[in-house]
Amino acid sequence: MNGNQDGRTDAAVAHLPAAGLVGDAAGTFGGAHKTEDGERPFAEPVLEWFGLVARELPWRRPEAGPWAVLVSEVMLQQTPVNRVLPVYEAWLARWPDPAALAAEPSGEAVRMWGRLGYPRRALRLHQAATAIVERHGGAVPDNLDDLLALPGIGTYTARAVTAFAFRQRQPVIDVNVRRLVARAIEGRAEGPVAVSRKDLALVEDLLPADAETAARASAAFMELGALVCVARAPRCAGCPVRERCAWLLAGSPPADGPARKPQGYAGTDRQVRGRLLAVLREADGPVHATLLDAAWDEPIQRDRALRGLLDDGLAVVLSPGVFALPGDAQAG
DNA sequence: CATGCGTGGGC
DNA sequence: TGCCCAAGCAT
Repeated sequence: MNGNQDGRTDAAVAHLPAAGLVGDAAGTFGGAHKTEDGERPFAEPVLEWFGLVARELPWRRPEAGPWAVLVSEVMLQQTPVNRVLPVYEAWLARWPDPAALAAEPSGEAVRMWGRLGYPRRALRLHQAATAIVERHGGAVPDNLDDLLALPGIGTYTARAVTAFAFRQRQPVIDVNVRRLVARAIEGRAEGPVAVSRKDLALVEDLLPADAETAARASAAFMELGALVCVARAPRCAGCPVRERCAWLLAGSPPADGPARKPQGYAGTDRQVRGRLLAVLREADGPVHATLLDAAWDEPIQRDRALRGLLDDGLAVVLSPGVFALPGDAQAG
């Protein structure tokens, strides 16, 4: 219950002309999403919708502490929810706090990471756990600056932890929120690539004043972007703010800017690195170079990829021609 | 600011 | 079938 659903009529919010929100000048948005008595006519319908359809995700449970939230946020960087779920559960079962993870070799984190992708995230999460033990007595810090100082934690993740773990009123902008705001508020098909200070101010203006409700609203915005205001084919019919969506009211104009650069994967060093690391991950201990050779035909690219893994600390050389995940040395 | 960095599912 | 996309970060 977030209060004041009663008595809030459509007329009470309809006086906000969506067209008036399609602006450019700084300050156009200031206060535009707050009525005189402090209500947030954008957040409220989204919160109501969230209460009805929100997915039950383990990191949203009350018993999920800051460490669990941090782990989930790092895993969710560029990786879909469904693939994260099983690894998240296994990870926290084995390492229920930062100290438990920090006590093991980083290679174990890389192995547990499995096929989530971008395995350097596992390495950085291990480094973050170590730093949390050393600098913060094993407790995940509750402020932006300390979080940002941890490896693998950037503006999104730091804000997500303060909001979702510590229930602070902080704007949280991920790709979903960026797209939602670009459409609903700015009337454009997609937002700019980088998060600007103005974006933060705009999103903060959408947040209810109460910290707990604001944290919930941040989750609700992300959920709306993930489930309804999706990139490809948005399901506007089920959107709680469709009546005031600037983009919809403008006739859903297509993206104006240049098309995004194609991602490309087949045949790249990334793919080769993935192949090689999969071999190391699935082995119990050190592996001989011949096993890695079998993972990719082209030797120049294979060597370059392997060197990259070594440089990044994702793999180590035990002896000439013998490789392993960091920490697998003792096992062999 | 552009680029590199994994992986797999959906359309 | 390819192509697009997914709760970003570091350099």
